[in-house]
Amino acid sequence: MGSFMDNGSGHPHDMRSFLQGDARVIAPLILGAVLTHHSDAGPVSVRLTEVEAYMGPRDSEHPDPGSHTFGGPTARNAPMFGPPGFLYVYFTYGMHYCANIVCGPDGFASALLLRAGEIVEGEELAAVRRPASKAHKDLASGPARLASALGLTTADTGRDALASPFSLWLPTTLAAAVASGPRVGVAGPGGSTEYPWRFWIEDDPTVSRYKAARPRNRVVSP
DNA sequence: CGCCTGATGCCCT
DNA sequence: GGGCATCAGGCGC
Repeated sequence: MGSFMDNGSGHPHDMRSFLQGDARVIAPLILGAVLTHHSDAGPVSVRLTEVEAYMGPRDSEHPDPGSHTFGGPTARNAPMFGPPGFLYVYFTYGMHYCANIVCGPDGFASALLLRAGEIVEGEELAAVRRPASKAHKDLASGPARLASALGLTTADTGRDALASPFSLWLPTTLAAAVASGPRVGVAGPGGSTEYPWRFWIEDDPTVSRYKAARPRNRVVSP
């Protein structure tokens, strides 16, 4: 009964060990965890309801064609190759940030993309950061929405999610029903059913709606 | 509700 | 230069 980490209580040391495992195993266990960011404007906390696992690069034991690390280390993805518990935040589509928590042992590039959650603290501040959101459940119902609500940018990449101004608390009980399926928006084989590495709490209203990767090859008539 | 599109800049080949 | 681990708004049913 109760916590699946009996003596852990989310203490940073134990959390680091917990995150050192296989991201695909950690993913369903971390659902329900609460990530907090204390900014100058105040704290915002999100209860995680949806994550995606991303595994190692081409040469690793678990190659992942959908991962930013597939082509090997670069300046951008460097935090993914570091120790667990740190943030990997990237900028995409010219306007959005998305945040991951690095998993696996130091040197193995895996991470959990934080895809959705429920704001459980600092709702007012989250709403200021997300003016387009019209409903509580949509404040962090998507990876860029979640990063925005928490005030995360690339300035936070490589920072420790288990130390001030951040904190991460595991759920005291496992999520009742966890579903899994293909990852959202991942083109190519990495987005296929061969990689069912998206995990979410079933029937949670804050989970983002599934969208397959949209073909981006623009058809230009000659 | 579902489908479609434009926005907009960094990354990597 | 092509593509992107997205979002919001518009239109149609």
